[in-house]
Order: sequence, then C-alpha cells, then structure tokens
Amino acid sequence: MAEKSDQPERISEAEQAVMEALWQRSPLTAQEVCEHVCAERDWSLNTVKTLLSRLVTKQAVATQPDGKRFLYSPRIARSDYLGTESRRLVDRLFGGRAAPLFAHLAQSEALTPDDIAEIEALLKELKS
Amino acid sequence: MAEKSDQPERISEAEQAVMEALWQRSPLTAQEVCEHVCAERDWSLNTVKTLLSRLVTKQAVATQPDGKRFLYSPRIARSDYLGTESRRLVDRLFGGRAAPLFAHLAQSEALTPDDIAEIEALLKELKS
DNA sequence: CGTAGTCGATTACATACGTAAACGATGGAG
DNA sequence: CTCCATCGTTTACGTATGTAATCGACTACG
Repeated sequence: MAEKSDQPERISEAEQAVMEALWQRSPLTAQEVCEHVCAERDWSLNTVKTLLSRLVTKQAVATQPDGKRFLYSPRIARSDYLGTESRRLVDRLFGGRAAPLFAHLAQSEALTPDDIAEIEALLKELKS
Repeated sequence: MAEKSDQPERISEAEQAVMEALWQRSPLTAQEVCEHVCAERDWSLNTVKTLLSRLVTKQAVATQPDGKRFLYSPRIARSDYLGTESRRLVDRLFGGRAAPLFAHLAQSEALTPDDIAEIEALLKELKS
C-alpha cells in the first residue's frame, strides 16, 4: 500500500539558503552551491553537503549524476514554498485572515510607499 | 556592566499556544492555562508547566506569587509578537518587501473578498 | 603503481523543541 | 501530627537543526 503521499517535510532556515541558490540557477554541484552561500553565511563546504543531503531526503532536491559527482536541482517550486510558508504564518498568527497581517505591516511601518503603490496596483487588478 | 539588552528570544509554536491563552486573559494559573489549551492540543498539565517555565526564562512571561502557586502574565504584547514574526517572514521570504507577500497571497487565493475590501479601506487610511 | 585530492556518505555533537515523568516542598484534611 | 494533593522544579528523552569532522571510494598526477 502506497504511503499517504507524504506531506512535504518542512525546510529549515539554513536549508532554505541552499534552496535559494538552486532556485536562482540549477542544476549546481555542491561546490557551486557553496560558492553562492558559504561566504555569506560563513559555512564550510561540508555544511552545504549536509544540507543538500537532508534536502534530498526531504524530497525537496533532486540529484543527477555527473561523472563522479552530483548535480542538484530543486524539486519544489519557489512559489509553492512561499505559498505554504506564507499561509502557515497567516494561519498561525492571524487566524488565516490576510487583512490583519496587512494591517500589522502597515502599522509597524513595514510598508514603504513603493509597497503601498504596488499593492494598490495589485488590488486594481484583482478587481478587474 | 549590564548585558546588551538581550534581544527577545524566539517563542516556539507550542509556547505561542500558551501565550495566546495569556493574551486572552491574564493573570492565570498553570491550571487555568491548561484548561484553555490542554484539550485542544492534547497536552498534559506538565507540558503546560514546562512551557510556562521556558517562557519565564525567555522573559516572555512574568510571575506573581499567589499563595502556594503562581499567576502568570505576558510580558510582551501580542502585537509586538505579531510584528516581529511578520517581519521575520517578510525578510526571510520576500527580501523585506511586503508587496510580494501580498501578491503571493493574492495569487494563491488566500485573500477573500472581505480581505480585499478591508485592505482597500486600510490603504485609503494610509493615504490620508 | 602509489598517493593526494575530491566526492558523497556516515558519524558527531551542541542547542532547541515537544512532551512528559519524577522529585521535593508545602499546605490542608483528618 | 500524618498523609495526600498540588505546586513549581528538575530531569528525561526523542526529533530537528546548525555546523561540521571523518571515512571509504575513486580519480588524476607523478
């Protein structure tokens, strides 16, 4: 009997950094991923390899052999990831309603005038 | 020499459930908190006590003695918590820009017509 | 051919988190 | 006074996460 299609395991913050590299360009070798993130996060190549393995286990990343090494590519779309994470937050903190989140961002001045303009534009589109 | 005002430690998801109870009404005893959350999350009283201790350690909750037991109250405002968590998400996933988050919620149909109306109203206020 | 570098895989170890049982003090019922 | 219920505290233990060192295989250089 097939497992109940395993709900995607969560991607941790460190793992996300690796995913971002792969979302920008893929496939990449572990080396190349490291070149994209190791300096920034002050990681060793080993750390990147560990994170890649964990992501493969979580089925978030696919491998394809290339000679003696592997090339890694994302198996989940960035926009899906953003979607689930955003919704998780909205559910957890705002009872699933997006408006209160927006109100909060507005109050805490997390909204730049640019943001406001963009959101207005989006609203206009939604209404059309 | 005073410690560099310790940046507030993170509140975990389980801990948040306890905070929610205290935000709704406080001060409460551990018992009372349990009455609010134990059924829902299927927790034992012990679990609630552990979470309360951790929250006290994290300075997120204050205690005041009441006979042989303690009364617990939040030390951080819910709106502050919402603010930091929201901002953390926006930073982590959307490079600090709120508009893309909004766009994402819109695309993934996480916005109800009510949400949209509310946000419109908020925007109008922001512009005034 | 032997050896050094490089790969992925395995193992390691500290901290955080979820969940709770065990423990020691103490106050109230008999 | 004695014993039990109840507090908060301490200890426990499994999994997740951050961050790597180590290991065994293999390849390219000398």
